[in-house]
Amino acid sequence: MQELFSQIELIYPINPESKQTLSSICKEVNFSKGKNIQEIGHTCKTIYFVKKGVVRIYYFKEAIDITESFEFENSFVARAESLFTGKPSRKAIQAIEDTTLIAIDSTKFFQLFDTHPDLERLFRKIIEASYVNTVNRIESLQFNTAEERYKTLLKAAPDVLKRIPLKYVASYLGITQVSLSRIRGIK
Amino acid sequence: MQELFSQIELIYPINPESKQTLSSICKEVNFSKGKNIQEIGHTCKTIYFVKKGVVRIYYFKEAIDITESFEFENSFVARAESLFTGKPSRKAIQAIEDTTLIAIDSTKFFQLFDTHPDLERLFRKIIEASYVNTVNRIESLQFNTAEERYKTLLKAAPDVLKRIPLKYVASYLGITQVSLSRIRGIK
DNA sequence: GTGATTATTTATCTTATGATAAATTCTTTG
DNA sequence: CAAAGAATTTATCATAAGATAAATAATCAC
Repeated sequence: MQELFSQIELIYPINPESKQTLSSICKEVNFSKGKNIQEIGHTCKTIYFVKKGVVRIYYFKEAIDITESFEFENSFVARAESLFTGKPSRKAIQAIEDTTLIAIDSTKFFQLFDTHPDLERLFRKIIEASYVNTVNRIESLQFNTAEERYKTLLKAAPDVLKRIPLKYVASYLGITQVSLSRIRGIK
Repeated sequence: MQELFSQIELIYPINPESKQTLSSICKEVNFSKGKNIQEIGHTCKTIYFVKKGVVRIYYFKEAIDITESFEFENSFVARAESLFTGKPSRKAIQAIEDTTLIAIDSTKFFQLFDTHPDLERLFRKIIEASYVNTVNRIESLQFNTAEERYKTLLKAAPDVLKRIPLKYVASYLGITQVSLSRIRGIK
């Protein structure tokens, strides 16, 4: 749990009693490379923290596998469109490497907010940061060319290109694998 | 203020004292069509509620005006990437019609969270909903064709196409005005 | 209401990216 | 470590959308 609490400390420090209580609704889980952590059609009731490894959220459009996002060590992952609406998700979460996660029961977590305002504050800040990320991503998808998006990613997150198969990176960037390969080929 | 409180009631009802306190940090402001409500380079310190009219958030990419989003009556607007990071925004907010807004001082609002947990809860829910919207928009920009995006918008938000000049709609969809016109032309 | 400005459409040509297929290279597993 | 399978690249062709320019339509200001 140490990794989780270190990360929380950076976002919004919570008091010892809240840490204790939070611990009680967490459990560590392992998934080997390639395995789904949460399936399509399942309603999201868990917030994960990536302790070790990488995961992706993906879905299918007309039988094509599309990666919505990646999350590396020290990040939180959940399928927002399901977690916040209570509807089944059309997306899955998959381990890209052998991955260790801390699973937080979202129902219990949200209930704690009534008695632990610092946990609600913490969560709000996590969501705010995620929201800023997605807004920036919309900007990049709106009018940047595929090549610009690739180069920006290469610069901002070289880890992605080292640890993630290119076929997943391609759909994340909104292009086909063949196009990405062509773009990489140019110098 | 009635419109604001009706909308809040739908999201997360707050107690009368919180309403009173919230009122004290709000003020109504008017902008005529075409006027900027907040300028590029300004650090966002205000959350707006649209009482009447429509606004858009926009920015420039290589001298091209790009619309990031629209907000109609009963919605909240702020430039998240500035509000949550404290950095100056590269974006502006503009009134597309003559618009009446309720301006909420974000610094004061965030301070209230320490004493009014129901206001923090309300705000969290507003952000969660906005986050879900942006995640869905990423999905549409990732692999839908321009024509699919146009038709989806036409179905989901016909108001946008009735009240917003097409040049703004085009960049919102991630295409040029000429392309949008062509797509509309096909039947 | 008329001229000026702005928005939208239409036309033509160009280009980035998609689709498909095949050739490599890399990875896994028995 | 060899064979099988998966990932990546390369090649060719097709197409959706960009760029530019010009025509038309709508809106605004006096």
